[in-house]
Amino acid sequence: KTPLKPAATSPLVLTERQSDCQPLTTPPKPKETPPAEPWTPTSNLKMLISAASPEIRSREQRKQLSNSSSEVLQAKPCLQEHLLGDEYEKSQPSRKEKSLGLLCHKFLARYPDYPNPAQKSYICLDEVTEELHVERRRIYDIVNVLESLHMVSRLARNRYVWHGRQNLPQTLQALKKVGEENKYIQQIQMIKKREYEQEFDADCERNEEMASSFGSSEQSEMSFVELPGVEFRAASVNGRKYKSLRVMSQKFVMLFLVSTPQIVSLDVAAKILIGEDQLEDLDKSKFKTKIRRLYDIANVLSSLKLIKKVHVTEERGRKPAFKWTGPEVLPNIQDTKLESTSTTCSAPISEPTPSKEHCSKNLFPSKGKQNFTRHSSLIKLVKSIENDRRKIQSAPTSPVKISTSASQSLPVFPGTIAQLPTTSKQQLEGQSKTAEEMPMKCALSSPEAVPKPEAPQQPVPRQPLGACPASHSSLSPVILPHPHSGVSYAIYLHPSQAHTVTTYSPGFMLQPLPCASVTGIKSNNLKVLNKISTEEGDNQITVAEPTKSLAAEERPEVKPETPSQQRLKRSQALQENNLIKKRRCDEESLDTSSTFFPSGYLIPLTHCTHGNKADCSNKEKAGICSLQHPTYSSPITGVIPVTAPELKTVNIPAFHITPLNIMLSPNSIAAAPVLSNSCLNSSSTSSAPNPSSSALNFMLQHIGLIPAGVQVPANPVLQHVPVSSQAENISHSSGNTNVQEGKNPRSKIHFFSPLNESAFLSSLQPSAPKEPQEPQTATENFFRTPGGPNSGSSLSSYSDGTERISQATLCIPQRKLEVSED
DNA sequence: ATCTCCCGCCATATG
DNA sequence: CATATGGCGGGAGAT
Repeated sequence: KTPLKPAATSPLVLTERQSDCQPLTTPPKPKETPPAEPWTPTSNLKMLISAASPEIRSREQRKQLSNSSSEVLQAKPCLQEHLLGDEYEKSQPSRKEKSLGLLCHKFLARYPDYPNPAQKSYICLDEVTEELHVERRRIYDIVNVLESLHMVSRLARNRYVWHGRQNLPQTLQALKKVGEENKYIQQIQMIKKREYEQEFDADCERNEEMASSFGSSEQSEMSFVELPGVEFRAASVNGRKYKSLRVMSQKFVMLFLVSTPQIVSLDVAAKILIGEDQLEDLDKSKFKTKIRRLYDIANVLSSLKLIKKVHVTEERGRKPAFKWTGPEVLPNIQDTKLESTSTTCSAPISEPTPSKEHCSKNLFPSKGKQNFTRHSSLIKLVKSIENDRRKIQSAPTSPVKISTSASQSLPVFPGTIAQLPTTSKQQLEGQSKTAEEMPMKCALSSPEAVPKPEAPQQPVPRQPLGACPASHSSLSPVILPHPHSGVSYAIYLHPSQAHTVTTYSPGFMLQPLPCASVTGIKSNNLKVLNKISTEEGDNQITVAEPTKSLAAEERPEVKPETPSQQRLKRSQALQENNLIKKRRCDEESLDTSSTFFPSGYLIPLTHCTHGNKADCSNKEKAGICSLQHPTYSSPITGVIPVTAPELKTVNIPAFHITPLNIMLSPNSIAAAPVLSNSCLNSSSTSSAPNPSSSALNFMLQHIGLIPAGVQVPANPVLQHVPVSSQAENISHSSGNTNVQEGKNPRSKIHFFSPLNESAFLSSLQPSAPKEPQEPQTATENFFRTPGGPNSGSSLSSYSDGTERISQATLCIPQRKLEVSED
């Protein structure tokens, strides 16, 4: 079955090997003979051959080798002296020699990192498989991840174009952006939190609460991020298809790009990638599979030197993780107009839109029919919304773009005009099951591209629709201008989401969209301090994450506690209050130049799946909904981004919301409080039609008035959700980076990583027993940077090998991490 | 025993 | 229909 032409190749290989290796006299006899195995001759052959190939051993790092030399290809100790022994048939081709990582090295060695743009280099899979002596299947693994990074793109069967690292910067940037939008940080926190809880509670409780929990499917699941200029889809070829490995790869990378210590443990990544996972269904097998895939991806990323393996040790023990070693990604770029290549995913539209960002496409696994249906409904929804606000344009079948120019009503941003995202959609089917629906998003960046109707600022070229492929018509795009960055994003939501809105939106409030996981979370919390030790090679880095609990008072002060102490506290905390919030401020957020805007697309989602719905609705009425699952929501994002000076007040025209104070200012981050009543009231009173409510939420979130994931009910009933910022205690301890020593005398550095948590959410909880505790203070604390001097910078890094992290923005609970490299 | 992850069956997509 | 792709998970080597 396997089409191989080993026979012909083998000789070549041998020669190759000899030449490389050195004057070897011993001919590798291993060829086919030794293996007693009954396997197919070809396979054996291949194996042997591969083993023989020169570079193979090079890779074997044993530790030191690995990182040091960039290409070690030549260094191969031809250790095969023992070939003679021959009987050790297989000894040679040890499993490692056949590793994907090694194979990938070989693959990469064939092409230049930065090929001449002028001339494309093509990759023929047949050749590659032949030359590298591998099964085709393996090449696909490699190519798929390379594709996810836009290092290659597929042209046709068997043919790919090699781009090398040319696009890497843009790709990473785009991925980072999407990662931020997906709120991976929060998700990570959530997962960690959960784990933490489980550990301790072991027996106490747990379990069942989740029954009610929603399965929140949350995030946008399968979308592939594309780069505009790169790889247009050669017509037929690309279509859609499964791209799960590609998508996984991208998401995996996103995790690194958004997390602060750029270290991601495998299990956390797997959980997030599973997305739906939360169900607690100990879906072991699924998890295992995911892990396997992650290893595959990690192997190639490692070959690319984008990541390296490390171990993170927490109280439970150490677990495998990977650390980003690739280039730092700049938050955003103001790079101006790029070549306006249209990404056009396929759209017939001629408009050369300069979209430079990324475009995510959705792969719809499900059948087309549904899409259609949804599609239409979606459109309606969109239109209505659109009407509410300004309409820019929409085509019946095509995605509609909506952009609001805030200009009139939102005077807010001084230099720039703020635009608010206007639309949100959700999907019709509540029943959506699993992955079927995935929202698709397409982001367009390039300011120019932003269509702004009124925006006086710049004449906007026409709308970028062209950028999105017709195929995506089912999606409705939303364009969000990002004030600071100047980048606008178009987000396409999958119709399915739209539905939800329609149906449920009326009453809803806070929904944690991203809930990726959490189902039955209790509101307990954690006080957490986990420690993780990192040992990096020789160095160890520890990160301490301060934790914060609502009961601030209780907390003693600062100082790192021993784990045992921490636990005690934790238990106390639990009892006293269930809520502990952790909050994380995004580093960038503080940064004046902060780039992002909370992504809106997640917001509107409400995923109450079937059974859940009922619960949800009820709860909602109660106003509880959000409360129960505070954890899910991801607080932070919404708040962060805008720097104070820039914004003072915002009016949201459509809703008639009166001017609000924006809480963004770092110092005064009373976001939550602000939001709280006044905002709600005004909005509600003003009358927002349901459809609008979702839009409203969307807007607010984007604007930063409310945390992403939180929705403000249009419905007055819920209005009074008390929001108190309990940011209080946030940063107790923290702050300083210490260097400790771990087992290794080497240097350890402590840094804090934000655990972000749902401080906000918690604050929102209505029933929260606690009174708002001095919000002011709280807020201040929030933003206060413990690090003092350091604080300004977020995590800086690594050039010298040391990592310094300042928490600039964070006031977050921290954990200690220990990372060790192998 | 756990961590890695190779191998290749077999469902799908593509041509 | 023949292939090209690539999901997936068993199970074995590495530790």
